[in-house]
Amino acid sequence: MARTAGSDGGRTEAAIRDAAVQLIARHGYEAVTMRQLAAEVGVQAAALYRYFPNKEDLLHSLMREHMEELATTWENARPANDDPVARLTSFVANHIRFHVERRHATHVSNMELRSLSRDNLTSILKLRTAYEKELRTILRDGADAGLLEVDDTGLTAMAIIQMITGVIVWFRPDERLSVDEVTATYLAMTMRLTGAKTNAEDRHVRQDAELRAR
Amino acid sequence: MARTAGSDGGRTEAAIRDAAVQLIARHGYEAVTMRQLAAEVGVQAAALYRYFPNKEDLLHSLMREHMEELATTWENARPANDDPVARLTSFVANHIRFHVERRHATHVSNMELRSLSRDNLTSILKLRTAYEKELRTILRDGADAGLLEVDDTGLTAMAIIQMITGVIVWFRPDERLSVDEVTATYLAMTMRLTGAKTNAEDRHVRQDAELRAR
DNA sequence: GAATTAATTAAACGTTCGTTTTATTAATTT
DNA sequence: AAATTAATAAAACGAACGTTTAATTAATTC
Repeated sequence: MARTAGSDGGRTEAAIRDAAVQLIARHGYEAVTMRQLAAEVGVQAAALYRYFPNKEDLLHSLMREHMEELATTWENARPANDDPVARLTSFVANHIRFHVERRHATHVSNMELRSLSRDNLTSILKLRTAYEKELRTILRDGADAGLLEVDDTGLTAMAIIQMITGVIVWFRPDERLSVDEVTATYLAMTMRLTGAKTNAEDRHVRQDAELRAR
Repeated sequence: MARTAGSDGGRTEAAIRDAAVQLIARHGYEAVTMRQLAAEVGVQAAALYRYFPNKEDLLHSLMREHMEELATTWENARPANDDPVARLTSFVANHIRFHVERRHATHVSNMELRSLSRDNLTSILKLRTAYEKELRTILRDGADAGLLEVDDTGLTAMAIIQMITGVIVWFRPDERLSVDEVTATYLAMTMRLTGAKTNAEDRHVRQDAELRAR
């Protein structure tokens, strides 16, 4: 046999990407074989090489797609106003939603970096660094404006990212909590962690100052 | 050739464990071959099978050792007094120190769980869950005593653990910050995140209350 | 110092891996 | 309807994998 009836390159490639993300997330890149992936797609292994030159390029392509989607999603979610606390809120909420909705792809992008060769690794890390810089900028702006208490911008950014990305480790939809509830709790923790002056607290701080001024 | 001069079972096993942790942390369990590991130790691949029945049992043994050391270290570091804030401080400081000192073993224990078969996985998760429960207990005790502000004990425990374990992702000794400096910053973030009433803040809160009472 | 045990090498086993080559059929274009 | 291009199957490649078996030497015990 050869070309099958109804076969379509676009659909096949999408099916390969989909199956690859699932399989690699579950078993790890090295453990997944091209034959296993092909079987999942319902095709012979050789057919995969029409879409990706080799196994590593497939992995790299999945990661690149994930990171570029993340950047795009954040660009669209970023609020127009430049209040640092509002931007921090948007960042955390967007980050959690994006990653929860892409648990498998996130696992792949975070855990399989070591399987990339130099150049492929560099290109992914570049995208990741650019994204992380967004958070550092928010934190610095907030600290400069006196709206956040941040000892060390870099450390705090890493701490927050680890914390909110970690949601995917334990979160399962259809269980006790919804994404919105989890996001609310994590937002509250982020705000306390950064000593954010919310409107309410702000009023409180001002009240205290007024009391003392008397 | 056969037995080599000066060979010693104890030393060889230790060398295997050491090399395995380094190699698996860097390349991943599936990517490391028994021949590669043997070469690193300076021995033939067959010699490894005198110490571990197979590749997976080697991995499981490394993880078990790591988790048991973690439990032991915490037992020794746990403060005698039962002030929740003091216990939280000890937990975070001990956790960061332990993991920073064992970056590679931590990577193995956290990232290679999917390579374990059912029974081996269960035994490791049991140890991990027991350890995490320590933190949940501290948080609940603190919340019950009114010393911590914790919305959700489970979520907060996971958030803190992700945050402080994440140190190993970016921390490198001999760079800008020492372990103690990093620990101090993370402790400050943890205390804010949990709304901990330290002595200083406690006094501050009492002062505010007094001011208002006038 | 002979017998035994511990530690290791060397070689081989069958299996599976990523990838390539070649042939074949479906769909599209002319 | 013939020619061309796209999508796949089938088979084969050498290399590498985890593991086993058998032989060999060092260290220890008797």
